[in-house]
Amino acid sequence: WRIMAEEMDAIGGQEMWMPNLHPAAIWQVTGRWMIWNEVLMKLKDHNGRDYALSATHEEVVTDLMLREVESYRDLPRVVYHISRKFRDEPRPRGGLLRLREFVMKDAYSLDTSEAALDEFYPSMVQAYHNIFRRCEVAALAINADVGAMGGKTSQEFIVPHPQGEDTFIRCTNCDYAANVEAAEFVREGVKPDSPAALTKVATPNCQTIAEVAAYLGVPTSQTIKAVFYWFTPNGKAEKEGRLVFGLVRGDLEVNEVKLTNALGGGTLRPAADAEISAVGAMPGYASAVGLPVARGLNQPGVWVIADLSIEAGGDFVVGANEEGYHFTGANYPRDFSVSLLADVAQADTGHPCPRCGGRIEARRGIEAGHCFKLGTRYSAMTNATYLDENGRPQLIYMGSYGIGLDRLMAIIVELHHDENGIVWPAAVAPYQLHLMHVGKGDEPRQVADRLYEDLRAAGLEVLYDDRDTSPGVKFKDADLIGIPWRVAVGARGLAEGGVEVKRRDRPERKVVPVDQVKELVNGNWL
RNA sequence: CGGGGUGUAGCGCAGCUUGGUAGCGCGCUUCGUUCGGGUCGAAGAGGUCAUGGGUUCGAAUCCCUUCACCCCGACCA
Repeated sequence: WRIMAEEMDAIGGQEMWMPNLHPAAIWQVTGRWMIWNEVLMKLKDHNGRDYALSATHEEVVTDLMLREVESYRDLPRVVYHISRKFRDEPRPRGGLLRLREFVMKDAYSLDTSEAALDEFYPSMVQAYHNIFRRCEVAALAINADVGAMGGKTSQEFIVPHPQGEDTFIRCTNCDYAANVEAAEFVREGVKPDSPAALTKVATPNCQTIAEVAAYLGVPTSQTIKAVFYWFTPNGKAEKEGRLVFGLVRGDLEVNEVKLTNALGGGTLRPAADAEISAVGAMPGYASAVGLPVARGLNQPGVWVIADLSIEAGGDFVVGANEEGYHFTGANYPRDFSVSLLADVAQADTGHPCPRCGGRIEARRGIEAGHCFKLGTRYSAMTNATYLDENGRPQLIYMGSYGIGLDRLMAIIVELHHDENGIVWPAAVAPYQLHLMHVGKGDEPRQVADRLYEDLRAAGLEVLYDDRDTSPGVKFKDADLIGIPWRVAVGARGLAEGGVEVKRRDRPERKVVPVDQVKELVNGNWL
């Protein structure tokens, strides 16, 4: 896609071809052969050696820098390509929005230091803004979770759309915006001046937060919700994992991605009742009160990860780990301890903005592109170094940047259409001009044939509908396809000394002389 | 992984409840007609009813198997 290439070249990008068939070894050294186990399309050759189809190309670039980058004189570098990616998505959907095989423009930057990467990174983000602007796609750059890419920070380019798969947060007052998986927010609530005593109360048949709160007549924000997961760290087998006891204030929800990040990365699945009981907690009436809580993630005991919200408020209602009973008046840290206090709750509409205190709102959007500041995530694992001015080896700093082309095309169509079909923005239209002849007689056909040759000779991209069918059919099809300019050659126009021209995005038509058609595309209309 | 749905002509669907050997719209072919916003008419072509098995005199239809595709959900105690 020309726009992509121009913007990448403008910031020093070098286009190159990268393989789509990857030996397992390059994925094993970065640890992602296991981490991306569910995502990689794996296959074997006739000798039984493992390969994966390209799901992304950090590994290829990492391998490349191991071989090619020797000294600081070889840096910085930016390489990019447009190629196919294969991912075993659990559920492809939305037409072109989520595919198992898709086309991506991905770029990778290599720098000598964190400072150098920090300096380069904004130019890539700017290039992405340029790309989306030129495609007439209103994309927002928001802070996002780095996910399975690893690294430090990332900017996600998201296009607000009701059918989007992602939820993001934006402040209604300032310009704060972030993916829900990265969004921070202020926990409202105050601790009581004189905390009540811990008291056990009967709460028959109250297994959910809503039931308990209603039964005791307190707001859900005065309860603490307990959730259980089985956590498997990256690179470990599931049986080597352990139970995670999550705590969040009753009016909030746990965000699993935040929780996974707080634990250092891995996978979560809901815990089975037997696994919960094994640590002494009672499903339905569980809390950290009275449990042998680990004092830290490397200490013995039960892992209890609590959201910051348990400090915003007090005299909470919590489970008593006994069927049919809860405690009231529970306060942290007086009545229970936790292994880790972290931001693991999901931000939602109405919460206060972390930056200005205004209200934030949750909205849906489609992820159109993503920039990752990877840092030394890959170079450290593979010991990819260069020699600095003093002859000492230093780790290479990496960044990775991607835009899905199929998805971008779907977004463009989603944003630029009317009841009759697509309305392509000129910069991304498959053709510049849609030519057709209409009506009876040989003359329109002959004029159109000639015009087609002229326009092509003038270097224009022309789609010529030379079918011998009725005008209505041709007009409908032209609207559906949505080429920016339509040129109809017919008896009516010829009688007025020209051909009829119409822009797809405007209702007016106009007859212009045949020899002026080629100037339309760049010229003024009306 | 759990739940639900759908597989019948190139495409979209009806028929299935109440078994009797398949139909509609669009598209396609031919002829005529029309000719600047999906013209009209006539005549045609085209289907192992996803698959395998069972019940029956007889199965698209009832029962079971397998496969494929689509949708929803995935545990907040």
